[in-house]
Amino acid sequence: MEGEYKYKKGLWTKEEDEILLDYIRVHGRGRWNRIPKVTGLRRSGKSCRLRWLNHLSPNVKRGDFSEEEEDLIIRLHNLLGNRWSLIAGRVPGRTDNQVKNYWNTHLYKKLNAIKKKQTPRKVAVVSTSKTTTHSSSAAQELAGDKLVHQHKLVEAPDSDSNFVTKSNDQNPNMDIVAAEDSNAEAEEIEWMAKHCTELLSCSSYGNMISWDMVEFQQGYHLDLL
DNA sequence: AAAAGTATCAACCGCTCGTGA
DNA sequence: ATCACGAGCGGTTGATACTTT
Ligand SMILES: [Mg+2]
Repeated sequence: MEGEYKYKKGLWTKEEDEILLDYIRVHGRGRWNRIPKVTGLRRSGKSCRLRWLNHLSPNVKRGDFSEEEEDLIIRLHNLLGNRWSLIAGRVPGRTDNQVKNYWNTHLYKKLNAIKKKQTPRKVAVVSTSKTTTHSSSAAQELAGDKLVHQHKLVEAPDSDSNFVTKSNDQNPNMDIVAAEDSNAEAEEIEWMAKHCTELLSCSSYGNMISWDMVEFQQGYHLDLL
C-alpha cells in the first residue's frame, strides 16, 4: 500500500526540466523508462519523452503560428486529415501536439464556418463481401522515396446488392463505399480508412471496380493544391 | 469587483506498432 | 507462437489565462 503515486502528474516545473535535460546531456535520448530510476525524477518515462519532444528539444519552435504556417497546416490537413504527425513532419519546428492543438483551437471552427458553402470533394473506396480481388498487387514500394502505391481490381457482388457510403474518420475528404452486407473484407476497408490518403482513380466496368490509391508517408514530396 | 463564461494548450490516457528473445 | 518493451499516435481533459457580463 501507500507509495502508489510513484509518479507525479501535471505541469512540469523548471527543476524537473533541468533534471531531465541533465540526464539527456549525459545519456542521450531514448530508453525513457530509465530516467526515473536513474535520476529519481518522479515522472514516468512516457512523460519524460513527451516533455522532451514537445518542449525541451531545441527543434521545437515557440511562439505564435505564422500565416504561412497556418496556410500550410490547412492545406496539409485537407490532404491528410487528422494525421497530425504526418502534418507536423512537414511543418518545421512544430510538433504533432502543437499542430493538433492549433487545429482544434484556432482552425476547426473557423474552417467549419466557411465549409458550409462549398461541396466537399468526395471520393470512394470500394470493397464488398462477395468480391474477389483480382489483381491485388500488394503494396509496392517505389524506389528511393517512401510512397506506397496500391492498385486493386475488385469484382462486385450480385447485381442487386446495394452499396452504402460510410464516412471516414481518418480522412474527411474520402468516404468509403461498401456493399451493404459486407464484413468479410472489413480489414481491408479498415486498412484503407487508415492509410489511404488520396484516390487517384476509381472506375467500374460492369461489375468490376478498380482503383488506384496512394499512401503518403513522411519524406515524400507533396504537391499541395 | 467579482463571478461566470470561454479559450488555450500541456499533458494524460488508451491503444497500436515493431522488434527481439 | 507468445510475451515484454520501447516508441509513437491521436482523442481528450483539466488547470490556468483570459474575456465578458
Ligand atoms: Mg515539425
